[in-house]
Amino acid sequence: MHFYSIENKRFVIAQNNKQNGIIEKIVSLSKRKGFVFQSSEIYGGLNGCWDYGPLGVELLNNIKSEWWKFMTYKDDVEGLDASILMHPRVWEASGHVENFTDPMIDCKVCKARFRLDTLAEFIGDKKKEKILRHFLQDLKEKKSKSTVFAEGIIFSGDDLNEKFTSLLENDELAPELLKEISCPQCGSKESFTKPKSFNLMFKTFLGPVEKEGNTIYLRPETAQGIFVNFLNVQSASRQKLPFGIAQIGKAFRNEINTKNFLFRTREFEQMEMQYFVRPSDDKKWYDEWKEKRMGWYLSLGIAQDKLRFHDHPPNKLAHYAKEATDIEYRFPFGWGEIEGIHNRTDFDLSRHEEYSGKSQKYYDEELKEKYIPYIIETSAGASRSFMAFLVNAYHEEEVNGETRVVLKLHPKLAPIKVAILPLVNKDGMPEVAKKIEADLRPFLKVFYDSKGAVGRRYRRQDEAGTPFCITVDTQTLQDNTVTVRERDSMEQERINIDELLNYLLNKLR
RNA sequence: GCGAGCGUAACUCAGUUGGUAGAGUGUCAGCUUCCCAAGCUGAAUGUCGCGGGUUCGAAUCCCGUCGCUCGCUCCA
Repeated sequence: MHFYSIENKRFVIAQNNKQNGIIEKIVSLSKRKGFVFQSSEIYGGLNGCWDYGPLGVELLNNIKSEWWKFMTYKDDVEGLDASILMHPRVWEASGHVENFTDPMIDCKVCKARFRLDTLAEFIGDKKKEKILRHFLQDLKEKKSKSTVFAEGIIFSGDDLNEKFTSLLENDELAPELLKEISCPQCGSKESFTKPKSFNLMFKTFLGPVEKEGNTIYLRPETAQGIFVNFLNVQSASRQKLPFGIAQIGKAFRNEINTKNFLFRTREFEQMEMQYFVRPSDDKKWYDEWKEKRMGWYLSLGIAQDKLRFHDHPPNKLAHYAKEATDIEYRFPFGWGEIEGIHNRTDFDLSRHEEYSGKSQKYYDEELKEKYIPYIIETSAGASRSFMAFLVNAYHEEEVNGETRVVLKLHPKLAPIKVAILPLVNKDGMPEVAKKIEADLRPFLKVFYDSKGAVGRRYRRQDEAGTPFCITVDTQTLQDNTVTVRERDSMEQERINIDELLNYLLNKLR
């Protein structure tokens, strides 16, 4: 992806523009049919927040339910639903208070933006030395109080990049040093804005008094709720390693920019499973979960050529990870992460042991030793998966010269499983259809529609992704059979009404 | 956060040099209809994203703001 020629890049952009029409169509369909609405729409909307409508919540629930069954209906994974609000020390231990902040500067001339901690990488070494000399001389002339502190850094044994980073982390020194640095993109001097910090955690206050000491955070990931409950769950469920804890829940990140419909939002839902293993077994379980998770998407109908692993190169790994990969889906706007699989090592539990003072060690009866388990994390985005399933399902087909819009959702995920349609709204057909509806409703999400031409009703169900349409016709009144129309092939089969439920349940397995 | 574009009915959009809004689709009611958005009749729906300004008069011009899209940036 990194080495396009200009021609290629233009081609890719042109392709993207064409493809983005699909996202627009899906956003439009989502609103029209009730999958997704913009949050607080009548007030002008709220940036990066979306509401799931009647069909959307069914689809989302089905995705979560399939995940839950796949992940926890087994003897080595337990479920959990932890509180969104957690003790603030959790986020100190996790590193989010410290690391979830990125001080950044903009060049006022060319509008380029740089992360303060990586700015030095854009500058040549000789240039850096020159900058530091000027900088120190300047401080001395101004008799700055920070001169001694700055000298301490500059004459330390750190490499040049580290020196820069340390100096830039200091609120007093950073503006002075920035004066010496010209913009790596356009070369302008003294063109940088003041460093601005973005902590991506939402803050709120515990209790009625809004003061600093009462600050707590909306969780930026669900994982920590699992980590801090590791020993609770382990002892309550009498699990032995290896075992996992799974959780579905909302998480919040105050993103600088939201983007691409549901893809980057400020409030989103995660489906996470943390698998606790012997440190020596980490690679084995990491590989195993990689394959299992990829298999899950395939089993629910995502096209194989739209999925890939994106392994993180070692120098790009997060502070807690030993090995990491993303499962990416090929969205119309490009490849995007829908799930992350990480070897988090013993980082999290060690930190919680350190910050809480409570031992997080596990006694392995087989090995007769105590250790902090390693953790293999599978972290899927429910909202992102939702979008991937929706995009993947969207098809436009030519049928008799007309365009048919059909969501080819896996039947397990389809919001409505069966529509029941009397061919015409008279001659005793509605009565039979109503009876079928009543019989099926306790078992399946069904939809009854008797108005207008049957063709129109079929197409409406196609747009909603309903896999089966049952139609009551004249023959029904004679031999107790109905037609069952399959969404993708549009083919029909005659089934006896008494066998309908079994027939459908079978198809939906 | 910066830059560009956009915002008119549920959806897609039109709306002339400023004179308070239309189409198609959809929706609803009815007729027709024995199987794939057919046809006929009728109906409902808009403070033109929001706020302010200019003007006798603003969907239209200006300013601000909110939202969406794209690019940059970011995504521990």
